[in-house]
Amino acid sequence: MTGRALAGWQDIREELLARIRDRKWRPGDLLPAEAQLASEFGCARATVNRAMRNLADLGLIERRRKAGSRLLAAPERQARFSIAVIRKEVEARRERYSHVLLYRRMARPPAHVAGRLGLPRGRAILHLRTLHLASGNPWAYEDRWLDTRAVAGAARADFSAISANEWLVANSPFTAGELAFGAEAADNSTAEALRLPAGSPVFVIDRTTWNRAKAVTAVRLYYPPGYRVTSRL
Amino acid sequence: MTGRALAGWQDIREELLARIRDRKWRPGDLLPAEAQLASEFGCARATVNRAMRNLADLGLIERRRKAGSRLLAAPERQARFSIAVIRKEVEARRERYSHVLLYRRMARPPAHVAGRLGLPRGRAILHLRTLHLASGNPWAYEDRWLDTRAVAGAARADFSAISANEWLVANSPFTAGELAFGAEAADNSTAEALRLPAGSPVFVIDRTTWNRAKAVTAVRLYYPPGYRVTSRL
DNA sequence: AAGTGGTCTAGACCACTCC
DNA sequence: GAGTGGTCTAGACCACTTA
Repeated sequence: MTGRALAGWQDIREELLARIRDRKWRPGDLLPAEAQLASEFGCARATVNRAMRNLADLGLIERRRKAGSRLLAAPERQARFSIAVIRKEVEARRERYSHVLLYRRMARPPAHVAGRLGLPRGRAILHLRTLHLASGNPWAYEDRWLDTRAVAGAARADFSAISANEWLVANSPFTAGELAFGAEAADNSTAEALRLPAGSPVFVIDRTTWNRAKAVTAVRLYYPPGYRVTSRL
Repeated sequence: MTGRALAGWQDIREELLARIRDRKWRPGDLLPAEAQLASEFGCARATVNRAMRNLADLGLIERRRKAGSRLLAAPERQARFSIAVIRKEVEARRERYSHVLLYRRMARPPAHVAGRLGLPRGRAILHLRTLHLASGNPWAYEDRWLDTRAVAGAARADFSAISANEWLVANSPFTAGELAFGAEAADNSTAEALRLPAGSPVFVIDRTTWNRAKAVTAVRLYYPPGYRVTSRL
């Protein structure tokens, strides 16, 4: 006996994972059909389906009608990062959060921002610069472009009381977004805001979001050296 | 009429998403129970369940028995990154991949590596340094520690023919992993390998993997400025 | 043509948790 | 105690793909 009986879909999944780990099925192999596994495990096909669908969601197997379920050769494990409100990120480290709105003006965004947002040439939108602090020390420097016509209430919001980061999370649902990480040398204004020597390496997060077809905001966050984004696989 | 009838669980999900976007339900609100929505949509409860479970997976709602389903105030959208084989990453850019094994020796890892891998003090494991190239230009510099006792065949593998990165993906299933991104100034050996001025900002990826309780490998990848990791939200 | 996964249904029982 | 979501079942039909 293998221990307790296979009761739910999660038990089925564990059994399948065990067979993969133990090389009973090898990369490229075709797994048995749902119906066959269901009869082997003594459960309904829907239960096996739930377990195998989960394996497919995890990227371990590929499923196609008629062709069956195949164990992938190079299981691309995916890392998941939750994109949090900066205030919470700071408070999670047991530090006191504050922020300062350094700049707020309508302006025409540079071409690469206008292009990313899909704005017509020459449209002026809201440009914000914010410094986020942890216990009074610079935590992140934020450079944001925001189309106030795409979010109700954004033109009247007081971003010195609530950071644009947090206001948008609460008030602007979005349907799509892009996120990118990179490393750069700090330019003069970034270095000054973060109180770093000019040219220091900074961690950069670029984020753009849309609501249906309308671009909402494009933001760039600069973090000082030592900052890390972490995740479990 | 709202258009075509709601047929499958994905249509149900779209309808629910529309109501969220249109502020019919607001953050913090309690959504109707599955049974009520099922009767409204004229489908089985399981179909509504599938749609709402998906919303919960996306982090939009929180579901609790008896308490019901609540629209979250700050929907934490998650970004997913697939962790690819470096060769494929390069080839996806239509460049020619190659790699050079610069260093291969048994050695005692520094304390922070030994600690992360959970190794006893003084254990020597395999230390590898590899340069990955795209069309002959430095693409990434890899510094890896590998416990050959944790992976069958690793001691005999020829990592100058197949990179350790790729060999491990194919030959070493893992049950858990940690991933971290950061930015640093390149030290002398990294700058030299990547042909950068010393002190250039480099993008750093740290990855550690375990198979059951055994640590397999800890690797650090350095990428030159301009490299970006991107994802859809 | 036939096999496989994708999904829906109607009903059922249970676990959890709020009242 | 009662309402809610979590899950299983048995059966069914369909979509897709390969043979």
